[in-house]
Amino acid sequence: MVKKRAIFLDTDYIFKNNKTYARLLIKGKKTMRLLYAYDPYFYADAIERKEEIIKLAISKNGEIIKVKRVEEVEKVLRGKKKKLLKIYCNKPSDVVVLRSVIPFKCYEHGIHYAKRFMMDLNITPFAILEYEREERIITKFLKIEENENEIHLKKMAFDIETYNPLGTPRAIKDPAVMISYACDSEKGVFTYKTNEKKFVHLSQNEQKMISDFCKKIKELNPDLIYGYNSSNFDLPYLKIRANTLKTKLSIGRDGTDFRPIKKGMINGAKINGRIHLDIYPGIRFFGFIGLIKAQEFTLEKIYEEMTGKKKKMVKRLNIWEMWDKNMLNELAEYSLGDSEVTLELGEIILPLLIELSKLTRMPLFDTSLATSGQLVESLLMHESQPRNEIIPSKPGEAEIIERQKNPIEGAFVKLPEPGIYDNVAVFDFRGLYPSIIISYNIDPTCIIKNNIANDNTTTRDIYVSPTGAKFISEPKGIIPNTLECLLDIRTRVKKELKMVKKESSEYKKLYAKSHALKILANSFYGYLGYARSRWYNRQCAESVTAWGRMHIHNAALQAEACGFKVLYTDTDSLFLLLGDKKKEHALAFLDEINSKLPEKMELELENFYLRGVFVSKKQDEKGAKKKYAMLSEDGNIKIRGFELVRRDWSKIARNTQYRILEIILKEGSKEKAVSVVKETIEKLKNGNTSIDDLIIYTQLMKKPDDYDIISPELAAAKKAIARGVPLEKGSVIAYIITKNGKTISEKADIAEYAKDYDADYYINNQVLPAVMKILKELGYNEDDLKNKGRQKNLGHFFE
DNA sequence: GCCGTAGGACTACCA
DNA sequence: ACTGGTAGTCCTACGGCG
Repeated sequence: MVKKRAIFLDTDYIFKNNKTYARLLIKGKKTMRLLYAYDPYFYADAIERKEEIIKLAISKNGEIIKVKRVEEVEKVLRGKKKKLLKIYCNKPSDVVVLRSVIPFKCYEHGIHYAKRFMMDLNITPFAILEYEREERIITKFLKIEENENEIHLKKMAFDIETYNPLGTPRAIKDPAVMISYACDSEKGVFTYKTNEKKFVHLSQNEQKMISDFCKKIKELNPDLIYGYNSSNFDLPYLKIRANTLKTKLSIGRDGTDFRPIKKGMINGAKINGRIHLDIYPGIRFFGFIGLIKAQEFTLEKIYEEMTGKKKKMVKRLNIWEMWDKNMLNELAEYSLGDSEVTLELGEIILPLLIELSKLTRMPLFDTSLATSGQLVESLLMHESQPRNEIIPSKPGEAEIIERQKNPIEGAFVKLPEPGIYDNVAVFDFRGLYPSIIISYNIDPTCIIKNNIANDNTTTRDIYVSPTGAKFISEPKGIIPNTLECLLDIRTRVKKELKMVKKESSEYKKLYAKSHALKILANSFYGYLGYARSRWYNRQCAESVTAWGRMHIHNAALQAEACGFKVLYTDTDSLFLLLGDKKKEHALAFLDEINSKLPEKMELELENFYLRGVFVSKKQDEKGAKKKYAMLSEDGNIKIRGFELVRRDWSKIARNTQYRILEIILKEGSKEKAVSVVKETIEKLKNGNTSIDDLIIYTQLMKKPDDYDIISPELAAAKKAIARGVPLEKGSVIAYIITKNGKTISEKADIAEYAKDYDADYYINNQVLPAVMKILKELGYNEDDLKNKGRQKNLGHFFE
């Protein structure tokens, strides 16, 4: 028996010798998998029926399923203490079966075994474990502690190229032609046609290429394998090729291939004994929460967006041609580039994923596939343990539908008056919803019903929300409490961040941690109102937004009382016209308002702006909400909502709109603005506009066949699909409106195939709509623009 | 059958 | 598959007209 130390990476379970074992992936001197015997269990409100339940045995598919043992325990159920029966089972799948035959209220039956194990032993991803073991079995944990040190993992990225004469490669017929890999110590490409590049390993044939690649993985023995959409493409493709060629895709530490994992809508692939990190779902997640903004989610575009560097491009459709025409050196270089870029991107997002993983207590592999709802849920489930609270169950489908039918009233947006304004001060509430949740102890267990709190204390300190819901101030609920912890840690991390050098790895880690904390904190409100949430609560979610509306409203009233004109407000931000007042007055107003706010809430100065533009809506004269452009004192322009920030508008329209806004904000010259528009229209008419400037990007949010109506992007996508391009749900369609066809949809075709463009469309439906409303604010009066009928006529205005 | 329009399907944005 | 609030485009069904 020896005492050992190792870093915990991941866990699943196996059932053998009639026992359930947690199977831990750990990294000590070597990376390996060890077992630890741990019984699955659930709770039932059946303390009086203990004797019956202990004898429970049912037959399923010829197998007798029994209760292993029971225990009486005291837990906290919805804020109240409660005695429950803890029912241990032989294997995880027994939990579901036994629970379904017990005619009493059951709890915590829908929790994955691995999660259960990690929660109960308080094991955090990357924790340092100290244990004793016999053979492969851990007999005792001596110490489990969180790991604040840097984590050293052996990493590798890979990518494959396939032969695709028809566009979409068909795994059964079309061979893989190259497999590239990159790690910090070496990189290379496997292929089977003569190649002069030094980094190329020449295999005899495709089958050998696959097995040579597997050998390389075994030799490098990485802990972590990066891919880009590898769960959906590279790995399944290689597996089919391997099957077809009668070889094995042996990439796991145990020589197996991978297991497809479905986590909600997201697909993953689990490789035994390693962490397979497909960075594509992570990139989509960051796109979704607004962390990165990209026109398309291709490896090339994302690389450019995230590093500012260009990647060497080869058109996907030409790979087979390069192979046939023996342009093999170029192809190998391109292939290697993909792996190198994947490695680089992986290294950029890994620190954030690691911090999210440590905070939410979810293994890295799961974290890479998680939605924000799952992140918050994992954290709250873990936090339930030290509080001894029963974890609420997930809602059933009927309940989910009921919740979705009944949306919660959200934030308030003030109608702005269109115009051009000078000297604007913008304020916003720092973390409005999190600070409200903490300040008013908003939590399902803290609601007071009929003036009686959950723990039967009389109601002394209570917070009454604008909806009428009441919350007791003490004790703190799990949601406000956890949130407060996150924000406190973030404050500390931000302090530490100032003490370390910007280039250091410590800085990178702290920065990622602060970022992870922010992402998590901002997801709590959404989780409260999320229909599939375990902690969903209508009253809580409604109260958060109601208090939000109240606070922004009060701030606006106070600003007016101080003599400012309120230009605009949206959710948590406040735009004030300084008028004849000075900056100091605005700052004095800020101090005054903050002195009256609850401790955790704070209004902050976002910035002072020299000038701002608000425009009217297209359909009527009212101001457009969520659409403005502001010029700050340092010359930066902040733009929200305008077509120019939307990828579903062409670059020509977006650039023209930007130039007009810039002219208004910086110079105010009406003539110059008009000349810019004229120039653009002229160029379009003469056919001098580059095709790149005409691309419109739109994502398909549904499967191509699931649509009710045919939109331009769908029409373009269908044309491309017919040509064999693999476009599906989630694909971003890059299309152009050509001259070919009657309706706009008929004219739409994906950019790569478009031979010409419809100048009229780009003038009348892109450039003019984008600039007209702004020009109106530059002094073109209503009559110039009105009564001229359809937009077609507006074009003449510029002739 | 053609034309014009209201309503709705749809996406991407803001916070 | 975290929330709601919002603008805007384009499609489609529908009604009027002849």
